[in-house]
Amino acid sequence: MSLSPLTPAEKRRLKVREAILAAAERVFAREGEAGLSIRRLARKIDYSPAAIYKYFSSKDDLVDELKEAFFERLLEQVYKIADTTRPFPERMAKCVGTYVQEAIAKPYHYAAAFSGTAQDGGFDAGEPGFDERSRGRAFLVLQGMVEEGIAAGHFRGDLDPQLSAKSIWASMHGLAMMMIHVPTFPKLTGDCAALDRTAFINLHADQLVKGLEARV
Amino acid sequence: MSLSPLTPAEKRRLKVREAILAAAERVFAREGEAGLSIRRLARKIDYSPAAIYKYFSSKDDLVDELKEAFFERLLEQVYKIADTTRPFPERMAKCVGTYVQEAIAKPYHYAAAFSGTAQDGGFDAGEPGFDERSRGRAFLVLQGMVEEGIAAGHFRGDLDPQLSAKSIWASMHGLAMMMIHVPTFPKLTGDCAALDRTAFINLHADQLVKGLEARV
DNA sequence: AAAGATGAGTGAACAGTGTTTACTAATTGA
DNA sequence: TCAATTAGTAAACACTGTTCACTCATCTTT
Repeated sequence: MSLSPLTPAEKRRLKVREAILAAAERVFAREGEAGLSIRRLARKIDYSPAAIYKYFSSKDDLVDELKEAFFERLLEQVYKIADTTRPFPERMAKCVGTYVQEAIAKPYHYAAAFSGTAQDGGFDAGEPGFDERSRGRAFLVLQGMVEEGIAAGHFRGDLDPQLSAKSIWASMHGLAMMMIHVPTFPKLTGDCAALDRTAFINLHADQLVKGLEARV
Repeated sequence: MSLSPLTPAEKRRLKVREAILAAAERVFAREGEAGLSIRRLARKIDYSPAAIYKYFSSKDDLVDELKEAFFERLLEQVYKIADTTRPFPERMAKCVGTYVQEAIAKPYHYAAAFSGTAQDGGFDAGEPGFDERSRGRAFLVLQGMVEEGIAAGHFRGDLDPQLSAKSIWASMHGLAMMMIHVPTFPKLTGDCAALDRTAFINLHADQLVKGLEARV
């Protein structure tokens, strides 16, 4: 034990850890989990594959850290918009739009953050686990906004904030996933072919907000 | 060349092919692509791993076939509802609900049908590729329903059917993906905790249809 | 300062993966 | 019957994540 919060040895250790994460982040962003192999990673940072296991208990563990960090960054961007003083409906639409933009900016990260299947390994363990925390927080921002919208009279009073927030969340998640996985989405044919991804995101976001609005 | 459409040899070959697909389907449904290995599959059907490559050019090729078949079955279910004589808005909501139900009934299939990333291998080849065909057809059902809704006066006349259909599709895709990947979705807390998955799907579907409705 | 404990880092192995190649054996068409 | 085709295979290639026994440097304690 030392008075300094970080001994030289600890600082060195942290540096190596960060080097691993940084290298992993670079290749993961470009090629996803498929392109990220422990051995390749080890070569890139001039360590043996076994060395990485002194810093991370498994590849999943390492990737989890990347996902967590990504989702944290995404959330930060959304928070920034949420704290704006813009008029409410526009502000909420912008939050939705930002969420989707951040998601498709790092497609592998976002998709990986929602991997793992319901029927997978038993989720008997009642504790939050994984990045369930991050996702939980993402949801709470949304629920908060719906509540604000209802209180301010923008949204219908008979709405259940929790239900509506989850429905909206599913819809924005869907747009993000669609754009990540379908290269040609939303490629429109015919007269209105000029609409690009950003425009479509805004349209979708507006539509979602409109769906909750009180019908004056 | 023979007069009979299928020579004995061809019939035998087809049988083996089907056996491979059937075995693959079984393990894929339970464990997904991760649990499906060529060697394990070969063991199950009493062939050597190399034999499988006489029937499928790669593992991806084999899995593509499973995805395609699944999506075809899903579409069939949706078509069945679409051809019903029920009143329009309810019919459309039921289509959406069925889509999501079928998706989450085979989570690995559905998620896999939407795998592959936009920034992946160049999609320079302009041809439909993959199961882009199936997905294209799924989308056309939806667009057709939106057009019907507009024509019948149920939906707002200023809607672009293509845009709206894509937006709706993204939203239903999102609910399916959410339920597939987040074990606890939509687990509601507090007073309305009794809402199960089916109920939430119906709610979401209703909401989507409502979002397009003409405001009387 | 010397000796012992801790822990960073490694080479080699285990058990698995998708895929290819050279080969045998069976079936088919002429 | 004989040649050509084709079903099927064993073995190898080049990978993968992970573990284990081991070395060697650093750090702590006597």
